Amino acid sequence: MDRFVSNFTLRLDAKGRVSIPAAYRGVLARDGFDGLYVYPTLDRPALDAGGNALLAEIEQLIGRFPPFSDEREDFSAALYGTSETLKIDGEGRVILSEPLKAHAGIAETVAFVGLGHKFQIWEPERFRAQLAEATGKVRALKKQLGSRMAAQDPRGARE
Amino acid sequence: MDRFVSNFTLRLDAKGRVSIPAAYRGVLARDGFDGLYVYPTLDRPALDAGGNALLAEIEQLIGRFPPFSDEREDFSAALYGTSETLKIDGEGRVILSEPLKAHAGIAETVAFVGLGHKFQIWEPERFRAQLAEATGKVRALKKQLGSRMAAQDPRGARE
DNA sequence: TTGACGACCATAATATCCCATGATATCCCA
DNA sequence: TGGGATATCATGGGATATTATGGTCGTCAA
Repeated sequence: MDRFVSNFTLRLDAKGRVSIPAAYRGVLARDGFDGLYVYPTLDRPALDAGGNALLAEIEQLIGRFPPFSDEREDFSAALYGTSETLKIDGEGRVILSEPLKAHAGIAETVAFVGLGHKFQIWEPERFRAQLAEATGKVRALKKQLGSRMAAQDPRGARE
Repeated sequence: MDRFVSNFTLRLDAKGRVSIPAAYRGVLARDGFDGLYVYPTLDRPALDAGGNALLAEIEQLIGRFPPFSDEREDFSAALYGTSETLKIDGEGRVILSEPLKAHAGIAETVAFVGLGHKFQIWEPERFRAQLAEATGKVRALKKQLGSRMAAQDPRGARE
């Protein structure tokens, strides 16, 4: 598997260390990035994290805007400027900086959530709420999508 | 046969392991996916499972939305974030995680139900009920359509 | 000198591997 | 076509490897 899936809830120890789930460590190792690239998620109380795949995506997004444009500067500041590259210790753990923890409201435990090419780090309770909301939206959208596709291609309605 | 068909009811052992029906294992092997990709069915108390064919479908759904868009994050969280890739042991068994079992209400036994490119995992009793309801709907629909549909393609009533 | 941080070691819980067994299905040959 | 031999399958259990997590001991900087 070459992408981040599933979700895991882990605890920080007394020194503020958290294990990166073993499944994610495998993906990061294959990705070839040394460390963990992390920055506060835009408009959400969470953190985006990943390796080269995530960096490439960010680069592509920023590259869409002309040099020196306001948008480009803003995105660069948000995605590059606030990011950190965390070291991963011998046991596969990282230490989240205070600003990162503050942005996500993280205290004792964190939820790791796979989103394919990257993953997010949430305060577990907030994630539960967010997931419920997202699931609702997806259900609605899927229903709508299904009926639309059904007209074009009956097989699309099979779920 | 390159798709999942028929249904099987199997038991979990003391360690929570279930054998994947041999017929499905063959399909998965041909599909080339290492492990079993599983996630809670969106609008039913069941689990969707499969290999690359299923993953491709999900990827396509998520790929419709641009990176960093809210829709994409929601879909990713709801689909990738709640999915798991279960390891298949030497005897063709998997262990369903607690969240997965909880969503489907699974305890001692599970029903595997082939749906073509993927299959579902149900608590047997719930599946029976669901199937009865679905059968009723199909019958009604068929009746309504009259002999037209039956004459064209009798297989359309299956599933 | 104290306090933060990094490298290294320890351990309990859990997943994974490997071998065993009874039941059922499949094959093969008289 | 029958019926015994053989293979396959679902299931069980013990041994081993991973994982998450906790702690210790230097080291470097303020």
